[in-house]
Amino acid sequence: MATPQQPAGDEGRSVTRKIRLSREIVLEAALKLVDEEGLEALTMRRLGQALHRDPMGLYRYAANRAALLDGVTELVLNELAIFADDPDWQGQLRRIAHDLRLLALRHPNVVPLLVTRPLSTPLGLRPLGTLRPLEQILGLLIDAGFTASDALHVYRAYYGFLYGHILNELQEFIVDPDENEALLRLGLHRLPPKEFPRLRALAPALADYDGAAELDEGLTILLSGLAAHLSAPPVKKG
Amino acid sequence: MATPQQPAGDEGRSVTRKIRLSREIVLEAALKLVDEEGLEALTMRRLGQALHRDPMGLYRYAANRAALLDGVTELVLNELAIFADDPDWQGQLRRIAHDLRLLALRHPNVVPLLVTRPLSTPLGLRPLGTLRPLEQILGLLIDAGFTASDALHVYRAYYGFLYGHILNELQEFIVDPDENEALLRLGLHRLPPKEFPRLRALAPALADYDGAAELDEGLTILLSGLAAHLSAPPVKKG
DNA sequence: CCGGGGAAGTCTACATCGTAGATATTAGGC
DNA sequence: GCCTAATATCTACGATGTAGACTTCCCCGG
Repeated sequence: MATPQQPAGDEGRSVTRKIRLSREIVLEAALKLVDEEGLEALTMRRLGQALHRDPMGLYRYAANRAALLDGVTELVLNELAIFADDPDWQGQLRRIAHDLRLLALRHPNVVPLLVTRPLSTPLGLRPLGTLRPLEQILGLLIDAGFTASDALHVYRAYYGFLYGHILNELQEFIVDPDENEALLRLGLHRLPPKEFPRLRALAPALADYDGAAELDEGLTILLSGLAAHLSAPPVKKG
Repeated sequence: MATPQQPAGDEGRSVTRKIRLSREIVLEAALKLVDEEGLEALTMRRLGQALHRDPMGLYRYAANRAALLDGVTELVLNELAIFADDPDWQGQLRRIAHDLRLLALRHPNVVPLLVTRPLSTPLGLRPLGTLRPLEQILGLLIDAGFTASDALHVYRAYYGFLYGHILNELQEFIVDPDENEALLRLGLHRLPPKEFPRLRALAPALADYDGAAELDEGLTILLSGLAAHLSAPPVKKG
């Protein structure tokens, strides 16, 4: 018989033989769990159950729950491709921004991690995968002609704006897609009209938010402004 | 004897008579706990202990822990003053930005809440205190001559940038203030030099981050860009 | 072929958490 | 003074992260 022993130990523990785990398999299962059921569903026991393993065994692949969370953020950020040798730095930053935006929309439950984990880990102790974008963007900017310290300024303004936009866009989510009145779609009817007249009046505008366009406009302003304020070439040769 | 009965029930429970609690007192104690010991220290039992009350009694003032967290963010945001009738909208937005930045620096442990709670609560269900800045800034912009929908665009770009900046600044924190070599102050010596040459080289620039200046430069670019792209008066009459 | 040793896996147990529900205590109206 | 309703307290339950002991497996030198 194929798929040999598996004596109905269904709870994750007391199962005899399985394929070998690896850090990546564990992290991918963790990401899946977060995507499907939210951050708070990612517990050691639930993850063990999803992998048909004893929860304690997971500590081989992540020292503790915090490390597991770090691993998930790293896994997600690894999906972000950066071409540091692109001579068109503005175009490249634009593309990265849209990629990261889509990544965030694909994994909305991970965004709190992306934003929150770095607040409790000093730069030097972060998972390397989360620092690589920083290093590569610095390279991109320096190669494009920026001073090292100007590159850092540009990076800060750019990444700050990008994360801010993503947070903004994700928090304006629709509460009731079946409803067709804008006020109700956003749940705004609960706000006292005297105190929130403009917010309520803006319901239609809020309800059709074109995130990509809004991001792009902001980037245009920011990037051209940065290029002007600092000493940078507009677009280099091909 | 003053301070009458208090028969050494030190654990927070079994204490006889105290001044009456109120939502504000509870929230202020919660904020204190978060400021002093971090978010994870804010548990019902610890808070009850801090107030010398039975933990269960707190459910009179917050329906559950999530509501307590919402209350804390509301309390912090209430410290932010907005003068919606200022005709100099750019100046006002600048001031608000710096105020919020300082507020975040004063309560760094609350920032994850500021940024994270709205992701799990639709607009209409948020604590009113967290929506008031939005309403007021919309008012400021509309009074300054912006279309309602342009005002929303400006608000989004502005607030996104602002939150992004705050996140950025807070995550570049110093790990070892006693050390005087920049690399070590930030813990960057652990990074593999081959893979992170520019990041390591930028250690000195990273170590002296002038957050206020950086925020201000970004705002200058963003606000003037927004004023130009949309149809807005540069600065209105006094 | 054996058997010993280290790694991988399992299990039990503990402190802590949020909170439902029962119980005790208080305060105010008649 | 007593009944009632609000308020306060207690107990208990099902989770959680993770330390530490125990068991099982695999491989490698003899």
